Amino acid sequence: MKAISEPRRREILRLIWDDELSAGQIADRFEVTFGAVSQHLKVLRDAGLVVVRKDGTKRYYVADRAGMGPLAAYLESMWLSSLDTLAALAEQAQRDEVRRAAARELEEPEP
Amino acid sequence: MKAISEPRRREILRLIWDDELSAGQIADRFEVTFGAVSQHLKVLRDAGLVVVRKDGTKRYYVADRAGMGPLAAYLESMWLSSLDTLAALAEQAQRDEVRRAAARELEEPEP
DNA sequence: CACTTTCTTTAGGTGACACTAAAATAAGGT
DNA sequence: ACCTTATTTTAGTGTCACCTAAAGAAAGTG
Repeated sequence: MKAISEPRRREILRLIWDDELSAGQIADRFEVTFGAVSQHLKVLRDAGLVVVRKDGTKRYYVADRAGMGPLAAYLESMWLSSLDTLAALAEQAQRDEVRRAAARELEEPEP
Repeated sequence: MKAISEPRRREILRLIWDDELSAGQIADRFEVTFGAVSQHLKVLRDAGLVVVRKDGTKRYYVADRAGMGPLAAYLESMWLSSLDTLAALAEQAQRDEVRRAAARELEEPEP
């Protein structure tokens, strides 16, 4: 849980959600040092959220969906009695947002 | 999201998930100062995750499920393409845990 | 073997943040 | 008005973790 509380690590995870990338390719996408990204990858590794494939000097990372099972279980148990509720909340929030946007459109003059 | 990354705030939220409690009652459940809890409550308030009801000098807090809609939407968009996937992951993790527990039962002698 | 590439690790700086203690605010009772 | 209760807010402190920079490992190439 601590592993995913860091925004940068969530970005990294999303980046390697579908396709694997080498550590260098991941680091290139960010404006921080290679070492910093490597540290984040270590955290994700220790948390079991990514899997690594060695190929020569390169290490290819990809998100480990199976490893996220415990995390999902945690989110479910800690947060909501049912994930259906969560989905409903998400949908309602989206509807509310659309409604608020429409209201703003009517009230405010052109900026 | 930052609001719920703090373990203590998650505990507080769970505490007032179903029933409302006064700030004092909440603080009594923890070993930290009243002020510290009050600060956490402020964060939760600013994040729109709780609602407050004033009664005399007391303030009763309860989790605001509607206010968690945006959070749910965020989790959904950032994390998984579908919450069904998350539910499936949670279930599989639970099955795996049961299986591992059974394996340990067979392998290890009595402690 | 030297050299390069790729990545990890270590040491140190800095900022964020949870906590304590104490002062300030708010509401009620006497 | 004063005092008590309940809570918030402020000021200060310590810890933790992200970051940079540099050094250290691991694997391939000439």
